[in-house]
Order: sequence, then structure tokens, then C-alpha cells
Amino acid sequence: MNSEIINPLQDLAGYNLRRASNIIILPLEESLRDINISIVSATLLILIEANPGVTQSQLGREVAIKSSNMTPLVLDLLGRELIERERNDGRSYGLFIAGKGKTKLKKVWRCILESEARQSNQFSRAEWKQLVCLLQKVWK
Amino acid sequence: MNSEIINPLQDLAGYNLRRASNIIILPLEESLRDINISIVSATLLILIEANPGVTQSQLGREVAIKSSNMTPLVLDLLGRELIERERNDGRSYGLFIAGKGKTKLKKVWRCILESEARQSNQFSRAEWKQLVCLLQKVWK
DNA sequence: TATTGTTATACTCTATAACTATA
DNA sequence: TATAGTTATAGAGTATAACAATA
Repeated sequence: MNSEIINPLQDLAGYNLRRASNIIILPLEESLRDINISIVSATLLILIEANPGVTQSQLGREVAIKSSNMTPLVLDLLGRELIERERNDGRSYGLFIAGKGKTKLKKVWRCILESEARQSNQFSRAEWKQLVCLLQKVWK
Repeated sequence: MNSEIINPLQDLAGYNLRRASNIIILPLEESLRDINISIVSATLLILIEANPGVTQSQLGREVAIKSSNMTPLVLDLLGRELIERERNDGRSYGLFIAGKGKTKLKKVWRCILESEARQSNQFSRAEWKQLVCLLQKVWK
């Protein structure tokens, strides 16, 4: 059966945001899976590279991950030698990209930029820019 | 510590879609929680009302829920007497809104329209319409 | 007293596989 | 052989509470 059904949600921004988000995120998650990293861990690597010495709690605030959930994520990245950490003081660490992490990041960025390109080429450059601009206005 | 960190993802459409989606969905989920229903179940109620007699598999195709995950959702709605179902043939059911479901749907729609209004009033009507239009172009 | 990080735990959402019965 | 629905199970992702060490 392929009959379409009526969807009263289809003109709501919230619903369309969710669908559009999924249509971009899910294939990206799949291509990241091929290089053996989750989208969350990939995000952490990118933020650590851009902010050498960042702490777990700073990362958590930026991407809305609670400290109790951050711990296993960071331990996993440490165990895979993608990042390193140094004591700042008695209670916090500074996080840094390790050698293997730099290699992984190149692959991560390739996946992300391919994902972005895949979507954006059905839009004019002006449309794409405005989409990003409107989205930022929604959440900022 | 409140120092902002650098985020190289902030101009990517995928990242902004996810952030924007969350900023709308999370408060909506909270207001739906107050009336004791999840966003997924609320979506199902709305689709069942708009398509009386719809089957579980049709619903699943529309909102990308696998049949194995649909079963407990439908059983829950049946158990709470929000929907009813009738045998179509030996293997499928038609789903219908029950009396309690109609009452629940009024509350659900109030939550959804409030959520939509909360967000849209920082945009001009033209901007909002274009946002929805661009989002539909992303996923359709 | 507030902050950083850890541990343990639970709940939701989603994914897979094996199954039944029906078309 | 394909479809509709069920069951069981496992994995993410996220939530809370309690805790130790430190500022």
C-alpha cells in the first residue's frame, strides 16, 4: 500500500524543522558511522580542536550535554587516543586533540562538508544563506 | 565560568537545523508532558483524526516509525482509551479516535499552536512563511 | 557554598531479528 | 512471496540523584 495520508502538521514550522533536521542528520550519521564515530563525538572533536584546553563542563554547556553524560563520551575519546587531557587544577581538565584525533577530524570534516553540499545544491546560494540565517534567528 | 567557546559548526545548515529543531521541540514536549502525552503519541492522534481508519503501517510510513515500535505506542493509546481499532481483514486494523481522544486532541492542538505562536512572533509573516517553504524543500 | 567530574541508574527512542497470520 | 502486526532485545541519547574532591 502506498496511499498517502492527510497530514495536518505539514505547514507547521516545528514539524518541518524536525523532518528537515532528520533528512540531513540521518545520512550524516550514517557516513560518520562508516568512519566509526558518532555525531556527538564528532562534534566534541571539532569543538576541542577549535578550543584547545577547553573543559568538559564548557563543552557540555555549548552543546547541552550534562556532565554525567559527558564523562563516558570523554573517556571513550581518551581510550581511543583521539584526545588527551591535562589537569588544570584539582577538579578540571583541559582537553586537547591527540595525533589520531587530527587524522579522524579530517575524515569527519569530509563527511560533514559532503553532507552540506549534498543538500545545498538544490538551493540557490541566496536561498541557502537565508535558510541558515532564519534558523539562527530561531534558536539564538 | 561563562566564557563562550568558538564553534566552527555555527554556519552549517545541518547544525542550525538541529539547534532550531530542539529549541522548538523541547518546550513543546514539556507542555505536552503537562497534559500527559508524548510528542510522538500526539502526532499519531492527529494523524488518526485526519485519516479515520488509517492502519498502523500507513502511520509508520508517514512518520518513519517501524512497525515493531508502533505496536507498543498503539497499545498504549488503546489502553488509555484515546483510540479504538477495528479489524480490516485478517491482518490489519483501522484506527479511530475514541471519545477521550477527542478531548485530548483539543488540548494537544492548544499546546502545538501556542508553541508555534511563541516562535513565529519574532518573525514577519513573510519570513515565517519562507522558513516553512525552505524547510519543506529540504525534506520533500 | 558552588563547581568539576564521576558513578549508578532509569527512561525514551530507535534498530534488528525472529515470529504469526494473512493476502 | 509480500504485507500487517507482535514480541523480545539491544543500543543510543538523555535525565536524575548521590557522591568526592576542589575552589
